[in-house]
Amino acid sequence: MNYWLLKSEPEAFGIEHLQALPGQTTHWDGVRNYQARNLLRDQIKRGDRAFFYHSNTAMPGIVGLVEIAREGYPDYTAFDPADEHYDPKSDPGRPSWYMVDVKLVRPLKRTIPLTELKAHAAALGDFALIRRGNRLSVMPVSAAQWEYVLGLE
DNA sequence: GCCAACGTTGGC
DNA sequence: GCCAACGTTGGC
Repeated sequence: MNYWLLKSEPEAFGIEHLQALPGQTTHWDGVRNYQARNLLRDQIKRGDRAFFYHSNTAMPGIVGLVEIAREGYPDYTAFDPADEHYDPKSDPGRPSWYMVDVKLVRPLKRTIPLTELKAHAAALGDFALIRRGNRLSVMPVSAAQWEYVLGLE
């Protein structure tokens, strides 16, 4: 099993939205970055776990745990002209963009803020989230980092 | 709202 | 293929 971190702006889709869904499961659509796409399409497997991270908000940080419920498949929102993530260059016969399904495992008891993760940078090692200038919305987390962060909860 | 960092686009 | 201009991300 591998571990990941998935970013979302809570105003657009936060953990509260996921909690309210039937089955607490949804498709993780709208990723429009090739590096993140490659992870969604090729690396992330059913049963993997991921941190749910809130970005672009008053207190950015890790707010919950999710499980990958379905492996990479074409992000159909790219084919829909009415969708805000529409991409006319993505051809259904050869999709540019992929998504996975995620299921809520549980919210964390508290948000683990980015500031706190940064304070533990030495113990976390090379953690993608706190690398300078990082903007990836899907990123890998090592097993050791996963355990360490859970220990902060 | 500011701005640094990064990705993408397009002229050449 | 280079690189300047532009758009986006996201912390602060």
